[in-house]
Amino acid sequence: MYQEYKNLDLPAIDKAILAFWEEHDIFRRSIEERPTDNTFVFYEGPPSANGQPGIHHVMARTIKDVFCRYQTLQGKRVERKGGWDTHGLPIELKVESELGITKDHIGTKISVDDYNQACRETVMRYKDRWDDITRRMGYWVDLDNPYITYEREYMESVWWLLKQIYDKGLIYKGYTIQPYSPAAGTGLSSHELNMPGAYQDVTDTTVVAMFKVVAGSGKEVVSSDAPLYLIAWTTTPWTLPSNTALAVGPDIDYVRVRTVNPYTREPIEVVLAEALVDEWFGGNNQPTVEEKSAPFKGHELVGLRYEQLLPGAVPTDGDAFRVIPGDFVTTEAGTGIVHTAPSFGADDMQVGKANGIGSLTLVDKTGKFTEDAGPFAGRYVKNYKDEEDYVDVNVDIAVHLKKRGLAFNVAKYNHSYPHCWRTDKPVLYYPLDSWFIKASAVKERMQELNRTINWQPASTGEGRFGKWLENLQDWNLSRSRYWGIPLPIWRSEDGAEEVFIGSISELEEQVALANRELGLDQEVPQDLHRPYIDEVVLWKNGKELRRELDLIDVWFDSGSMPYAQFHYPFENEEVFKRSFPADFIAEGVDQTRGWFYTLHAIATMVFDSVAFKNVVSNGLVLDKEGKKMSKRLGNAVDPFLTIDTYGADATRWYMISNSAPWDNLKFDLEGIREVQRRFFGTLFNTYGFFALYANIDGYDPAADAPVDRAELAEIDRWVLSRLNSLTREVNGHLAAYDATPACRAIEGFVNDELSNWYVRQSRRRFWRGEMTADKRAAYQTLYTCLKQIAQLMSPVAPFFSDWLYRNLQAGSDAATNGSRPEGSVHLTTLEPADTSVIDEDLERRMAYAQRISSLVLSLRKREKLRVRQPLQKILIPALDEEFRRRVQEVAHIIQAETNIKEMEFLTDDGFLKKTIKPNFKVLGKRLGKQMKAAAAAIGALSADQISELENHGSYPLNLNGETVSISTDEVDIITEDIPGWKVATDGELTVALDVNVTPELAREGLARELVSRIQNLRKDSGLEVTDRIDIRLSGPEAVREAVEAHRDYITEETLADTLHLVDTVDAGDMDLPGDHTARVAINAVASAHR
RNA sequence: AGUCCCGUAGCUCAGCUGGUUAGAGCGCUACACUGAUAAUGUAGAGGUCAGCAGUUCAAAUCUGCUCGGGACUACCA
Repeated sequence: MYQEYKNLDLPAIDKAILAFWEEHDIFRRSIEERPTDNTFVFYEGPPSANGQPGIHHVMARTIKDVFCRYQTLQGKRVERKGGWDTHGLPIELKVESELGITKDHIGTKISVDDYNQACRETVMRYKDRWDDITRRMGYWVDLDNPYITYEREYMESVWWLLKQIYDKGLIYKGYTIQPYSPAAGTGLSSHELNMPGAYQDVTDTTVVAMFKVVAGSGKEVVSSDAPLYLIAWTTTPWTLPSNTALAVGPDIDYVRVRTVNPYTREPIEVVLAEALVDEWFGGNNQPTVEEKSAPFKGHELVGLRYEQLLPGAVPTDGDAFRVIPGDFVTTEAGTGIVHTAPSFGADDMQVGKANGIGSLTLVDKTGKFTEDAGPFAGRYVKNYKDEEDYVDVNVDIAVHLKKRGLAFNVAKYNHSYPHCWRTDKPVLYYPLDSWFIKASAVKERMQELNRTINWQPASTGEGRFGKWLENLQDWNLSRSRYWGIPLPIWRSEDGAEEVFIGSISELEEQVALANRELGLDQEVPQDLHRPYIDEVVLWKNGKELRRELDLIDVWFDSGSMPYAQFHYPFENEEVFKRSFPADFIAEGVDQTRGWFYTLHAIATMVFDSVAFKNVVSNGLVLDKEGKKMSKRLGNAVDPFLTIDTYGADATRWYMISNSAPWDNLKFDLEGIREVQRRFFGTLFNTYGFFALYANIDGYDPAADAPVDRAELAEIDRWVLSRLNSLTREVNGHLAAYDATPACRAIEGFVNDELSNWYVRQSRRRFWRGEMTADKRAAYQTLYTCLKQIAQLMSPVAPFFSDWLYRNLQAGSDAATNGSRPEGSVHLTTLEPADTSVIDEDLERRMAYAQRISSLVLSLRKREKLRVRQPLQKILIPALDEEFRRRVQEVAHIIQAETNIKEMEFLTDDGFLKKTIKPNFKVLGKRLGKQMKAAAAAIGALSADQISELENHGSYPLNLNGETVSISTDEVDIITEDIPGWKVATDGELTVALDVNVTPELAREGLARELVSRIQNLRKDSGLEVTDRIDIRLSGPEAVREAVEAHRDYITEETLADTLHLVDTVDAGDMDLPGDHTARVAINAVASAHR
């Protein structure tokens, strides 16, 4: 028996199927029943379980699941190891805030040991919730055997990878400028700077400082008889003492301006960008331009020397106080000359290094000027200590410069500046010691390898990722935190000796060595985290080595997963080899420079390989207004609630089908409801229809020999052709990692073709008569469609598809009685489309049938002729022989659908009124500029001229005095009107309807009407569709005539054993068309059954 | 600030290797159908294809700029 259901309850289906999967271990079997030598490799990007899963995770994981399931359906073995990202700042921050501590307290108020223990507990806090959503959304990933980044084995593999990179000479220690919070005494990550509220509007004292040119150091363009100054603007005057260079734009136009110093009135000349002269001259309280030189390019200034602004310490690591070129210089603000202090700006550092100018760092890590800072020594550059009487040193610097004639302008300026989220104090950009991976050295190779990766969408790979690789900076590995994988680097205090550890055994050897040499009794700690690892002292060449205290950037953790998930190379060499690189990964676009990058970088550096061949990056899930979801706004969608309410499949289907995954999704529950109703509802109905009649007929596909193809009805062959076309299309899309059009194609097939055309057309075949070949053909066809749809949709809708598949299976005795009650669609393989079944001519014919039927129905509607009223004929102009053949072959379908007796083709030329239109595509290519004139000329052709064109195959047009011949295939000739008939047109199709209702047709119409009413009576009386009845009917002459004329038809249709025309019937009046009234009563026949 | 994505009907989206009447579903209105019926059919209303400029015989489609939404990266005197 096929199970029949009252209502579609997707959440209930979820539960039932989930229980079934778990009971029969379907996930595991879907992997293990596939061969190990035909694999599809997928990497799971590890989520962090320290936060709750959100609806966007359902999105990302649906994409992953869809393609993994699809490949499984193709017969591939798709192993999917889950994973957890367990380290890093977000976790530390969370722990800190929960414990009410700051970084300073770690090691004082709380031991590092306890702190890390707290991190370890926090990180898996929501693991259960994650496991739960994973199960409920139907995401298949191995949760029992996940890789966990804090485990000893995982960490060892990370060390090994780093050592490989180190051995290639790609790891170095260096200075970089990083956001630094003096008040908190710690560097900040960009992540922290991007926290809400980090950027605040502040008013700073700004200075345009004057740098005196050393006479004779430059070219002619800057020779001057007055004192000559380069002027540069800064919003951070405290960096001025550390100035070592001025940057100019090589291609920017500069001028010399003769003027006076606004504070000392001394006559001077200053250099600045020509475009910015008006910014600094001629306004209120601004000096005036007395004379302006001809413009000259910035590169003319390069190499010019100037006097140190505030004499004092001089850099020892370069040739300072020169003008250098800088790409970043613009004329949008300031003077077009940029004050450069390499210690306090990333650009400055970079450009300073490139030009060898050296640096001064006259501020210490507490935010205080050093002793070398002359008059400002010892003062805080900002009020870091909340001193009541803090005097802004920046103001003092401005005053100091003014007095010395070195300030051109001093002003307040309002701008946004980053603040430490914890102390609320302005951030400093400060040079910090860090370990780097020299990623820039393998930039070209990474770009090369990237070009072999299939990105979906392509623009992310070429654009966002490609551009990132082009401008690749070295990778800063260091994090001065506690909860993460420690850098495996031990150094002597002077930095001369260094040991880099690549495995635990290596560390054991080194420890043994150190123990010998230093007389210690150390052991390699079981837990490789801080603080234990910090206690390990190594030895080399007579020196004690201590560990560099930094941790490894967590992104390195996740980028290591292809290897570390298997503890490669220490274990699982075989598994690793068949699992690298990945065929497929997927995450949000925000991972482009995160996980996608770290995977790529490590694979390139260590294995000279890509880490993944195909990657899908999805966009964000926004709320239905298009706003970002956030807890704060309260617009976040609860994934648990959503799935509970609408079912996982409707949610998944909605997400995938609604828009391309890389576009942002405006998540609207209404959309899920629509998917549920429109797609799942229709498919459910279609199954319900099948089950209803298949049960009545006891239809068992397994026991039924396939009906010969030649015996299939035209519509069967059509729907099978469409089914295979669909299969081909869906396969193409899913193989290309594009699920959205695949879903839409399936939807279209199910709704428009299977349900609204095939089933509607074929209904009678299911409910009438005995089990003929035709009826079997109908069952087989519908069964085949449903089963294949179950397979095609299974990657996106794993629950419903399995439900459908299993219900279909259950109707087969063979399945029920035995062999495989645990069959699942997810254990099947999808056969490729059978192209021999695809009949394009048939598909085209059926398209005509649908369009023509639609035209006839619209004519009926216009003429107010009910479909139940049979009409005699329709006329179709058919100038083209092929067209006529095609329509002829589907005439019976059109006639049945529209209740018309006959169809006639019109070929009589003289009778038809023709319209001609140019074929723009064809003609436009040939005529080009003359197209406009040609279109007008063609439109103006008379009926005779059109005939001439048709007869000769060509016709000469006069276009602006030039004669151009056009041929029949460069125009479309159609008939839009048949004089004297009711006509409807749709593109090139035209249909005319004979609206004359003869008495005979009227009788038949009445008979049909009666059948319909009696069917309703049956239904209202609660009869089974198979119950037989007796009918008693009274009515006027017209009704009696109709009944007599169509007695057999009526009794057959209504399953009536008897039909009595009587004088009176005890029933209500029944109004019939034509103002007739009848009375009808039905009684079920007690015993008879069929 | 740079890079990338998106902007088509009230809503969600197709169309975008240029071809003249810009489509679908939902929603709305009216009518019909009624042995799949919380389904279906037909018809209707609803669009400056974000804006401007350009290329072209022809632009929703190609190019540039502007505006709006979003993401990432960088923070700059």
